[in-house]
Amino acid sequence: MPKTSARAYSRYSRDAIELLGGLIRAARKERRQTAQDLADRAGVSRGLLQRIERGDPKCGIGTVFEVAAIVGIKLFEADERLLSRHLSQTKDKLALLPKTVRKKSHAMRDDF
Amino acid sequence: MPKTSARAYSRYSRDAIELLGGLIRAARKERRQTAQDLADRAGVSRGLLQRIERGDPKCGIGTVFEVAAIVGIKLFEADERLLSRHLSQTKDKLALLPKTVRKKSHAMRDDF
DNA sequence: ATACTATGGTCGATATATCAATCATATGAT
DNA sequence: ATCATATGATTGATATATCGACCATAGTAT
Repeated sequence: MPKTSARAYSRYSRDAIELLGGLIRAARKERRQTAQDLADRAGVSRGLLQRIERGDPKCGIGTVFEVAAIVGIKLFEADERLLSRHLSQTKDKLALLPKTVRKKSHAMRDDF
Repeated sequence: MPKTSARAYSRYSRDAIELLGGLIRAARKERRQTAQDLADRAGVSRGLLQRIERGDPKCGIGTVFEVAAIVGIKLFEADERLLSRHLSQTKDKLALLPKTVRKKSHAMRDDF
């Protein structure tokens, strides 16, 4: 073992991810859907789905969102059209903000 | 190059992730915070932060949530206490559902 | 105009996620 | 009680994410 680093996560992030995983598992079971079946639909291995449902932070956000969407858990908006609109609005807003930012931001409160 | 697979993501997932990234970038700039600074706080490299803000699906969900939380974007709940409660509720609910599920779930509509 | 710096991209190296296969156990149906 | 299978966990192999350093460009302040 050449090196061991082990990223750290805030309490909030861990809880949020674990919650999302739990919601996925609950939704899957309510649908009476097999882990293998859901994994196949999402195009991931059953082992990875297990980690996602357990709330492992080291999973691709793409795979997690994909699985979540399949069992009906949509973040942000329930309607995709709304999402698309929100998306372009964000882009517009971003276009207004300064291209680059000038401020080293010393000692800000993160408060979470 | 021994093999090239390239995961596929649904339109919804891609949009949702891209939106989240955009929100992060907007929030960071509103705070007049440097990409380097935010990356340092989150304990990730500046390059990774760039990919997160661009909405790259292949980023650890842990790192994404961490960055998002730092700039004030909390999913699910604004209050951590609520989140914790929701978390335990989900666990309880899960305890009620059958441990294993019986149903191969043939040809369900994913509709998203 | 000049200097400074934030950003975007690339590259090689390394850590790690993900897969496929497998085994053991527990659960649900008969 | 028996059988079939869903789940949890592990392992070795491979693909890929992530890092650190770097270069180029563009934005900002002076």
